[in-house]
Amino acid sequence: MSIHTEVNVKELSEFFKVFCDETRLRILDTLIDKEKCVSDISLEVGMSPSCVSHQLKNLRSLNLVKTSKNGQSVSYSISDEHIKIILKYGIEHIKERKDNDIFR
Amino acid sequence: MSIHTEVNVKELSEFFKVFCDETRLRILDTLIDKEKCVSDISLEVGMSPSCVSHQLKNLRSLNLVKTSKNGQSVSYSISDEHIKIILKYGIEHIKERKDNDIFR
DNA sequence: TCCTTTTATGAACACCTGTTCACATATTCA
DNA sequence: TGAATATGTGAACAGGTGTTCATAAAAGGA
Repeated sequence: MSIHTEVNVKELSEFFKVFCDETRLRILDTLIDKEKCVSDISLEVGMSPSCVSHQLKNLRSLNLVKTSKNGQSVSYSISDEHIKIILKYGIEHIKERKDNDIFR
Repeated sequence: MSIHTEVNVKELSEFFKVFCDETRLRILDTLIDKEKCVSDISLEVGMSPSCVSHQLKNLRSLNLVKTSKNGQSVSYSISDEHIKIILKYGIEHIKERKDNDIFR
């Protein structure tokens, strides 16, 4: 496997950029179980609807979340399994690092 | 699965931050097959040894790469499989998105 | 229509980060 | 020891990014 033969490196860096912000991670976290609207997410992550909307725009632009209209509100959900797997392995990496730290 | 019950969200965002820079992705790319020293990496990615060294420090601080001394030079290699898997799924996500774009 | 609720967006500001430059450190060889 | 090669590091600058604020747009109810 080699990155540059598969996809554009800039494109890949922009994809991963989405995961490096705490607010976006918290938003993804609330969406892992079920779809939610902006105001619900806003309450859960404790940030303004405006801020959440900005970040959802980022997440949507890179296909991390998808939307569906529910009357007055808009529901957001995680778009595919890749996202959940990447989050899972990120979490595992950190957990293993902590386990190893015990023996240092 | 829920992020905040598993690990600290800030810690996770800092881990993913490493993947969102083109230079670091290129460095990881050159290290996927085999370990290399700073000057070799520097030539491959086309950046100064100083810049590469700075970024390797980032990668090392979050346990993405490990080092081993070879006389005068220092060899770097990818520390574990998590990193390769995360890269793999990132690449797949982008590839699938492109495939879907064809039908729009 | 008018008001309310929900979501989206542009501008501005503060903060963070990557690169460069200069220099320091370390190791090998003559 | 002295020179050369390899790597590490601190400071500073430029560029990018997230949040806030004000405001707009869209949809439903009275």
